[in-house]
Parts: sequence; structure tokens; C-alpha cells
Amino acid sequence: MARPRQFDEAEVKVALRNVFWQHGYDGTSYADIIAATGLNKGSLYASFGDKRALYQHAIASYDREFISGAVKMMRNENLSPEDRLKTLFKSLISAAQTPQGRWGCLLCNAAVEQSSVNEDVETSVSEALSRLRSAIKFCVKDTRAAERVELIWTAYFGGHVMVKAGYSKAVLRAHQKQVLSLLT
Amino acid sequence: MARPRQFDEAEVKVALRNVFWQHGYDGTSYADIIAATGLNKGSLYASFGDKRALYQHAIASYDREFISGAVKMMRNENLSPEDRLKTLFKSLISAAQTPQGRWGCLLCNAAVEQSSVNEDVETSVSEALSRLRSAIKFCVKDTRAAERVELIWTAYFGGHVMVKAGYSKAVLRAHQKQVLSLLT
DNA sequence: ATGTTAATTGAACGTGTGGTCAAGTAATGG
DNA sequence: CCATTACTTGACCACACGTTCAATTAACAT
Repeated sequence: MARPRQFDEAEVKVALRNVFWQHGYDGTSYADIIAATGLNKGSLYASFGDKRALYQHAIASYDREFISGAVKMMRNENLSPEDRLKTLFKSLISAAQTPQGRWGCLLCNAAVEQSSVNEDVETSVSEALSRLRSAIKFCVKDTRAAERVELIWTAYFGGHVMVKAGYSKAVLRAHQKQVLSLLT
Repeated sequence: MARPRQFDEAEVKVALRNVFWQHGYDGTSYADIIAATGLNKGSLYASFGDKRALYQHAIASYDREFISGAVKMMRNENLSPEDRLKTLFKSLISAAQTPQGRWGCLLCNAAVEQSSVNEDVETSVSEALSRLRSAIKFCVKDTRAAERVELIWTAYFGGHVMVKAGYSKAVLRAHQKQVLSLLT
């Protein structure tokens, strides 16, 4: 019948996620988006909507790939609570060492940059953050840290702020150690 | 000799701080700045420099008024460590309830939005964050939480992320309680 | 082949941006 | 009362922004 799409929708969403992750919402121009996706404006508008919609796709992609992954890991009872927490906070240490890690956490960035100005962002971000909180709660429910969920949760996102602020892995290693010490 | 300034420098800096605090760097236009300060572009450029310089003034003002205040409080040995920490984290609870509080922490916002793109911001922000870390360290040095400085520090800024994300005071009250429980 | 349908292209649009500057204004010293 | 000096004003600049759309292209059904 008609001409088929010449791009892979999933790939484009990953590209969108990365470009907004790196530069933020305001910091990303259509020039950046076009370079990242390989599509041009018309196709982007036709297939995904305006810039706000593109950003929502980016958030959804990040949620699917990274937050859901972390949530599953935190709920994986084949691992000890300690190992799960260790892995979660190890991601901060690794982040401090790689360029992509220095992009921080897209949800955290979105909360800071856009939550107060875009209700859809506020909703999807806080929803995802809450899911991670529940997963942490599940993970520590039978440990000494059972009543310290919010502490661990905020420490995790605070750690992402420190990564963006440029702190070295040494700080984040200490950080991880201190979180793990809550369990015993 | 010549015409004197018709504005109060300190007042203008406060206005700059507030407008950038509320809207972020990219989110603030000269229209916003002019409305907030009452000055127009020419005067702003002549007296304070370009937009980046204005932002630095905003950061410096925030540092002077809020961070230095918190640092002094955390180092005030007339108060018990518990009272000091309680006060620090109470500020998050109050923040969740007021419009200005919902602006979050200017340093935290700057770290997320601008640290990776503006070296001067990265420097002044991380310098201020480190000062607060030292103050927390000083506060808890003789308590059970002496070895958990980074945890408390990141939990504080993580709390600001949650404020921006729109979480209610209930979450932040739990958060405060859990931080205080580290002392005993 | 050809007509139909949808995806793609990139030029064009209006608006808003950060930044500049020449003209106007108000204090002071002589 | 004027000359000097600095501050103030707002029009102006070039450019980048997000968005739109008419023209073009390509795959399929007939």
C-alpha cells in the first residue's frame, strides 16, 4: 500500500533517551535530536509528536531500561539484600568514571529541571521514583534497615547529584560502604 | 562627579538569586531577569556581566545566605548534634509545603542542570557542597553517625530532589526521622 | 505499468533569544 | 551654569528556537 517507515522505532527511542539524558530538556535542540536520531523534523513530528512528547518517550525509555532493571534486581530474592544494595550503589561508582555515567540519572535530572514546569513529567517521574522506593523497601524488609527506606532511597538519588556535581569515585565508594553498613 | 547607581546591588543580587532559583538557568530569560530586578539589559551587562555571570552571582548569593547559614548551624556547638541535624532536615519538610521551597536547592539544581556544561558552575557548586559536607562531619564527629557523613550528606540533597519531584511532607518527615535515628 | 497511500524531506515561518550600542539623563566639580 | 562623567534606556542585531507544510519519494495493490 504505502511507503513503510525507514527507521526502527525502538532505536529512535533509545537515541531520544540518550540525547535528552545528556543535555536535559532545554539543553537539547532539534539540531541535536536530528543528529542523534537520524530523522528530521517532519518525521519526528509525524511519528512521535512535539518536543515535550519526545521527552516523554525518553523518560519512558529510561524507565523501561534502567529503572525497571534496578527494580527487578532489588526484588530478586536469589540475591541477598546486601548484594542487591551493593549492586545498586555500585552503579553510582561506575557512573562517576564514565562519560555516560556523568549524565546522572535521567529521572533525577527531569525532576529537577522539568517537574515544576511540566505536569506530565512530574507524574511519570514521581511514579518511577516511587516504584524504586517500593523495590528498596522490599529488599530491606527483613534487615536492620527495614525502617530506613527513605534514607536509602534519597541517598541513592543524592548520589546521582554528586555524580553530576563532579565528585570522584572515592566519595561514592565511601557512600556505598555507609549504605551497606545500615544492614548490619 | 558622575551619576550614581539607582539600585541597591545587594537587592539586585537577591532578585537574581530568586529568579534563577525558581526557573533554572535555561528556564530564565532576560525578560524574567528584567522583571525580577527592575534593571534593564544595559545596566545588567554594565554592572554584572553576561547571563553566565548573573548566574554566578545568584549562586554566590544562595551560598552566602543559605549554605553558609546551614554550615554555621551545623558547627554550632551550643546545640546538640541531634538538634542540628533535626533542623537541617526540617528545612526539607518546610520546603515541601511552600512554593519557594518547591524551587528546591539552587546548588543542587545548578549541579544537575549546569555542572556538566559550565566549569565555573561546577567549581563553585562542588566547593559549596563540600563545605556542607565538612560541616555535617563536624556535627556528627562524636556520635554513632561519625562514619556516615556521606550518607547523611547525599540524603539531604536527595531529599531536595524529592521536593522538586513533588513528594509531600509525609515522606520527608519519615526521611528526617530515619536520618536522626542514625545518631543513636 | 500505474495509481494510491504514507513516509520523508528541507525550506520557510514567526517568535524569542542573548547581547550590543548610541542617545538620553542625572549627579557632581569647577 | 556649564562641562564632565557615569548610569540608564530601549531600540536594534543576528541568530537559534520549535513548529509547519507543500513537494517529493518509495513501496505495495491492482
